Amino acid sequence: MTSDPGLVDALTQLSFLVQGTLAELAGQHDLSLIQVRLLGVLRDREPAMSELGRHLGLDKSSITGLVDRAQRRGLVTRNVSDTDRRAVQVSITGAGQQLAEEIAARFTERIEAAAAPLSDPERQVLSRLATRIVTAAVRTPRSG
Amino acid sequence: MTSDPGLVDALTQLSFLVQGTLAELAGQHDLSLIQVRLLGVLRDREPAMSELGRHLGLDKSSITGLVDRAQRRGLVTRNVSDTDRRAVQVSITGAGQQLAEEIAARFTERIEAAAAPLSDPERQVLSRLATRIVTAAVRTPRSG
DNA sequence: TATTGTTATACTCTATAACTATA
DNA sequence: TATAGTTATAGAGTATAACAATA
Repeated sequence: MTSDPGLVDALTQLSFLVQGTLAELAGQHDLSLIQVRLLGVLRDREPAMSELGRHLGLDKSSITGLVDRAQRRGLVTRNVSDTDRRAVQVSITGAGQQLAEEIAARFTERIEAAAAPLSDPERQVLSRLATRIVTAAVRTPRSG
Repeated sequence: MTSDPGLVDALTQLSFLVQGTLAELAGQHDLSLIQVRLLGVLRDREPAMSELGRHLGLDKSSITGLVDRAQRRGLVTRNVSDTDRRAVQVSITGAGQQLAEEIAARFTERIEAAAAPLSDPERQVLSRLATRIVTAAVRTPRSG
């Protein structure tokens, strides 16, 4: 069971590096991590508030506030659903899309720069090993 | 420069998996991520408030509140420094240590379980590649 | 004067509970 | 009745600015 005592440490530190980079870049545009995640979800979806809550793992009341603040900044819009007048569909605006793309581009640059010490084949191996862990985790969610 | 278009994605998803696991375990003990990090820093140090701020990347006023809440729960204590009567040294209590160890143990279990789909040599490779990225990043901090 | 820490204030983020409107 | 979303409220976490105590 106990493989390499350094693996957990290495993955933890790497996760802090990655998340810290994302938070820093978001902060440069006065955005929080959760606001960036919100924009990310909206890039290819137009979900109802309740769906947003499931995607982000937040209570519906939290989503109300989150969308309020994003809307106040012109990053998203609310629209009443055509088929269910209780439901509110959230869309990203052009400004929101632009901001999300800008942050994503800078983020990619930074992570690739961080991985630059590795050779090309090493990066490919890393990518594949990381993908296998993530894929397995998605297929086997922690039941608690 | 653009190596594998999937590397950034893979590392990002992995970082969310790792951080999400830590946040979930912390939450099971009504702790936030930053409170767990606070206890982690205090495991082998007895820093002043200002040093704590540097370790955690937070303003001194944020540290005051953070330590307030941890102290209220009996996880840390404040002591006036012997050599500088302005300075306040923060120590972890027995209860804090115990809680930190419990969470760290569960975290190690969960991350090792997540990495279990990889073979022993694969895990070792992953550990080494991740370590090289983190080490290089520490040696070459983003100047901004 | 400079540094250490706290306080006052404001804002984001989050949840629970109560509410409105719709289904 | 049940569901979708908002509002009211409370608390954690964060920063800026002003402050007190010490160096």
